[in-house]
Amino acid sequence: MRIGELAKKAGCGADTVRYYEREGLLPPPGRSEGNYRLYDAGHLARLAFIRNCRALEMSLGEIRTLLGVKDGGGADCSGVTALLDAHIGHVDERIARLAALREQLAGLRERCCGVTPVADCGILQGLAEGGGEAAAGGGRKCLGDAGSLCGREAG
Amino acid sequence: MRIGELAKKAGCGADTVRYYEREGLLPPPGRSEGNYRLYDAGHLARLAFIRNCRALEMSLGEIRTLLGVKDGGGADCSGVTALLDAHIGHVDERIARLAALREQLAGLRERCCGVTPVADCGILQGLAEGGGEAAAGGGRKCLGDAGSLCGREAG
DNA sequence: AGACACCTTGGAGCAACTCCAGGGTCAAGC
DNA sequence: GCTTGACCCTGGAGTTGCTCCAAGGTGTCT
Ligand SMILES: [Zn+2]
Ligand SMILES: [Zn+2]
Ligand SMILES: [Zn+2]
Ligand SMILES: [Zn+2]
Repeated sequence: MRIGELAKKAGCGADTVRYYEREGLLPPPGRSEGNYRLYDAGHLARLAFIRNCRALEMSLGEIRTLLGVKDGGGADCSGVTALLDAHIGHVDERIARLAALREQLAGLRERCCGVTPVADCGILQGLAEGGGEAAAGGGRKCLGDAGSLCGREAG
Repeated sequence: MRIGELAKKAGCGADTVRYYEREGLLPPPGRSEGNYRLYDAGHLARLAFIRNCRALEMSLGEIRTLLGVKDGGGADCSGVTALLDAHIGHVDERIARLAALREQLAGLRERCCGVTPVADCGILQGLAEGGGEAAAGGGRKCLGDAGSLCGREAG
């Protein structure tokens, strides 16, 4: 099958498939006479694996590691469970951070009902002072960029 | 004060301050004879505001909107509460998605204890089939990119 | 005079795509 | 035979919010 059909079956775009090929996650397929990429069921299975991992928000680095084990990178699958445990840790960290954030935002939200002149808005004041309720000191360090789920470890 | 001191007081890097200036969130400050940027307390307050918003994971677009209201873009602060409510919605959506993900990952994790030959690993099988337990049909659509907190609306 | 810390600009790089321009391929229809 | 249209190719730019770098200028201390 050609790239469009493969992508449709996997639920992603053709650009994404080409991107995975460039990144080395999908092997370069054969080509037709007209230079079209031609895929088989093996390619589809591999792409579906990748998309399933992405749906679980694994990074491409983590997926690369899993594929490496799958392709014969170890006798047992201890690396798989280790990676999965680490990734669950990533998700847990992110949930914990967002839950704390949500608390702060709720506290901030209570500081105004939305009909105040801008100069008196308790929300804007809260944001000027330090966010929600965890604000106390003066020159405290801002929270870093704990935004991305998966750090730099599975390489 | 110069950019380094400002950045330190706000808990970010000098590059970040210059970036905010390029993005129009911070006004261009005065310059010294030697062409150094010179900031005052007003700049620091504005930068602290921005960093507090970022600590709550608002997007720069959302922050731009808030600053617009602050700079005199409305009679009352209803826009502020609306934006905050929307952002709380962003956080809630993300938390809900991650909680579901976490369930799926836990289900997947149970499928192997890590001492199996790679070919028999229940985790790898689960990832090939469809993720965790929400896998049933054949050619289902992959979950999209609900990764970023704040969509495209506050412009 | 030299060392050192700090500043300037412009540009590249990150993750994981997504979109586009400018062109090639192929089957169907007239 | 020729056009239409769907599909494909490559290479490059854009997204978000920074972060790092090179190459050079400034300011203070010794
Ligand atoms: Zn992870
Ligand atoms: Zn208000
Ligand atoms: Zn938001
Ligand atoms: Zn296993």
